[in-house]
Amino acid sequence: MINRVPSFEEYLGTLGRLSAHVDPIPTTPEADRIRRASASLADIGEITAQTLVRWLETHSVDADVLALTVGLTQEKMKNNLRNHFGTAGIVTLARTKPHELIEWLDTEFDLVRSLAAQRHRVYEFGDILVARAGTRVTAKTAGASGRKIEDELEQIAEDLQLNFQTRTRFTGRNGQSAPCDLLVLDDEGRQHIAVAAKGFDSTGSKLTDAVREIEEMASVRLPTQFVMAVIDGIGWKSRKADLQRIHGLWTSHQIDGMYTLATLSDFRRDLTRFATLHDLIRPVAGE
DNA sequence: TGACGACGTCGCAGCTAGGC
DNA sequence: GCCTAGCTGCGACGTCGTCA
Repeated sequence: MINRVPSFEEYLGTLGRLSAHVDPIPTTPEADRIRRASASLADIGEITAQTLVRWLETHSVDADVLALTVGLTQEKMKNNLRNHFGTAGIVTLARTKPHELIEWLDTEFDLVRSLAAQRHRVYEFGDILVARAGTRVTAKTAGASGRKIEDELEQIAEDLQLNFQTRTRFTGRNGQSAPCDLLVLDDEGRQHIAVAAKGFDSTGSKLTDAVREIEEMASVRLPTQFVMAVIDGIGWKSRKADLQRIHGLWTSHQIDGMYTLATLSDFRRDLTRFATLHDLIRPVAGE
């Protein structure tokens, strides 16, 4: 017997939800642990750096709750710890360097004041909904941080009065193309300099994707085209292997430069040099 | 105005390594 | 053997910009 193939609309109508609804007030062991740790923090008489260090002596496994207090999510906490202490292990830090950990959380994230203000506060329904909407804020700031490097590059290209495009693709050997965040062209539209801008404060396979993108740029480029990469953000400290792959492209001369926001003056110098080689620097009127 | 792609953030799983 | 941490990859998520 041959079954009739359903129409697209019929198939569409049979689609259903895959994921189960998640209880907004969870009762998992992890949620219970956080509640217990929060309760023990509420029991501390006065919140000071010293009393928090003493709290860590008996609650080192709950040290992550202090990070939650100042709004650090798991990944943000790891990245910031790795950036400052060279390790993401907060439990071990709480055991071996409790003074340094508390001092850092207080200096960087205002822990003592924040904890003292929050621990006995009565939260309203609206406060809870605002907290649940936190992921929207995260996504919004994510876009902004990603644009920070691009904006800096754009400003430099404008200063040099280059003919450029942003967030586009360039064409290299055999008509193959690759993505780039800044592309410098001549007046005839010939593409001469492609720049990648990859700023990540968080981690994930997207950093690996970024490396693949730059590798693609390196493999596609013509011998006459320059490829530069501006890479920054503490997320790369959690993906050192990926960062090394980009650095390897630089040391093997497959790309022509690698920079951070701290070395943008080098980027400007090299961009000027490459643009001059291709006669792309426009003479300033009156000169 | 809605659809869509691109983007960065995030949590998690699986594996490995080192210290006790 | 157990615990902890590091590394890597996967995929869901929300927002933004673009385009028709």
